[in-house]
Amino acid sequence: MDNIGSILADTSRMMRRSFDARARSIGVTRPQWQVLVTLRRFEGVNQGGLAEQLDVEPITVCRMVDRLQEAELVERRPDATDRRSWRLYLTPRAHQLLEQLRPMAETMIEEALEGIDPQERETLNRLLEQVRENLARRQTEAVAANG
Amino acid sequence: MDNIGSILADTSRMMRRSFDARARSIGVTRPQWQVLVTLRRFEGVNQGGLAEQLDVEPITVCRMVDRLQEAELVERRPDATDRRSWRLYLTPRAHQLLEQLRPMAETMIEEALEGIDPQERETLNRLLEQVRENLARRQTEAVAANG
DNA sequence: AGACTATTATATGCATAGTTATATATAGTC
DNA sequence: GACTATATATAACTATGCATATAATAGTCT
Repeated sequence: MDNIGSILADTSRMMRRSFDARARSIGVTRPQWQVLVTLRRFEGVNQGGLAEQLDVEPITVCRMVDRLQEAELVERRPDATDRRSWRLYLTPRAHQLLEQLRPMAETMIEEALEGIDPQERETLNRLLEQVRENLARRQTEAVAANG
Repeated sequence: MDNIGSILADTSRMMRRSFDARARSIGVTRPQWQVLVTLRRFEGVNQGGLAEQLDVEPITVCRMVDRLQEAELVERRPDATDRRSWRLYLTPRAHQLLEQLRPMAETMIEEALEGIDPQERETLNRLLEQVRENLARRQTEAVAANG
């Protein structure tokens, strides 16, 4: 009955909800969690680079970091060679939080995929990647054409 | 490389982006578009009922309707039997907008699914629905346990 | 080399959309 | 008639976007 667009949107929203609830129980928001996870992989990155990794606008990262800095989860250090730029680092408290969050994510993914066998998971993965690439290609073309 | 959670989130976000851009070209936002589409199916519903359909909080609908009313796309009419309640209706302008938006959605979905044959689309649909139901069940259980 | 221009990194302002907590008015019930 | 439940709204917050400002860097051209 529902088209794939709706189902994809629904499913994704419900997964976000699930992450929201668990993140909140630890005292962060889901987007903050996402920032911390990404920063663990790219510690020392600047705000623009982090924005690119997260696929959001730099201004969004700017204000997220404002709040995360306030919460003593992220530290802004000056860049030695570029005085415009901040380099971002996790605090010890952030590392500790991530230790609690990691198993939650794994549990949640596993619950979401309950009853789907490994081969089907592979198929789901492949099809979603195909859709993602279709959209990415179109987006790139649109940008090339208009801006 | 990426796990299903990330791919699902990415794909969904890119689809939202695609809808965002097209909605904006018509002069509404994507969430407003979603409200209009849902209202077309349930004209006369009250704000709480619309919130349930959209899976957002009633307060979110309240303010969306404020803006849509301001834009003369949605009309609030008093409920004859309950003075607390508003019944929501689309204006002629909204119907006209929806006529423009409908083919955009179809085109976009088709572009997103390019290169995926009908049988695979069916599979994708089924697997996403399964994930959605897994999450919905867990959410229901959590609500039953905690609140 | 110095000045002008273009680009880049971050931030401010304003808007939409979503949340929780709470208030207000009306309906329903015992 | 008092109490409870429901429908909407207000307040304060996070997250996101666009447009734009500010500061610093990079590039260019005489």
